Amino acid sequence: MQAKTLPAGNVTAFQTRVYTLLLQIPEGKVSTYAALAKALQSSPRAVGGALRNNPFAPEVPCHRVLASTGFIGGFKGDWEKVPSGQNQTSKRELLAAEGVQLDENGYLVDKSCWWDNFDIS
DNA sequence: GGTTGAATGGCCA
DNA sequence: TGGCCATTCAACC
Repeated sequence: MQAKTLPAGNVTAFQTRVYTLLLQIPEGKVSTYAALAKALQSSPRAVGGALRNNPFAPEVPCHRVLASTGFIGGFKGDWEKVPSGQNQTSKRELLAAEGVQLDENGYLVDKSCWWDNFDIS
């Protein structure tokens, strides 16, 4: 399936694959690094490494990717292990705007928003 | 049940 | 080439 295309940019094949999967996530749904890693048959660290350097900040819904524990994780290249970072607030607001409710601590409330139906052709 | 340690795969400089 | 990570899983107390 190649319905969506990525913007022009110099990235590795793995990164492109990760971004393509992210674009497959419908609005109001979220996914986890583990799910992406499983879909790509790689390690969650590799996904994080790819997103860490994501050249398409708003184009790629990196904010729809949470940790396996339901933790919001990081966003915009910044990772705050404590839910006190400004990035988390921004990310939480972004997800809330899409219909994803997050806890005050930055944890996903409705686990039914999980998305793991990736299609890698 | 909660916490700590170690393993993994790939990206950047 | 080396070092660094936006994680995850398992084991132990």
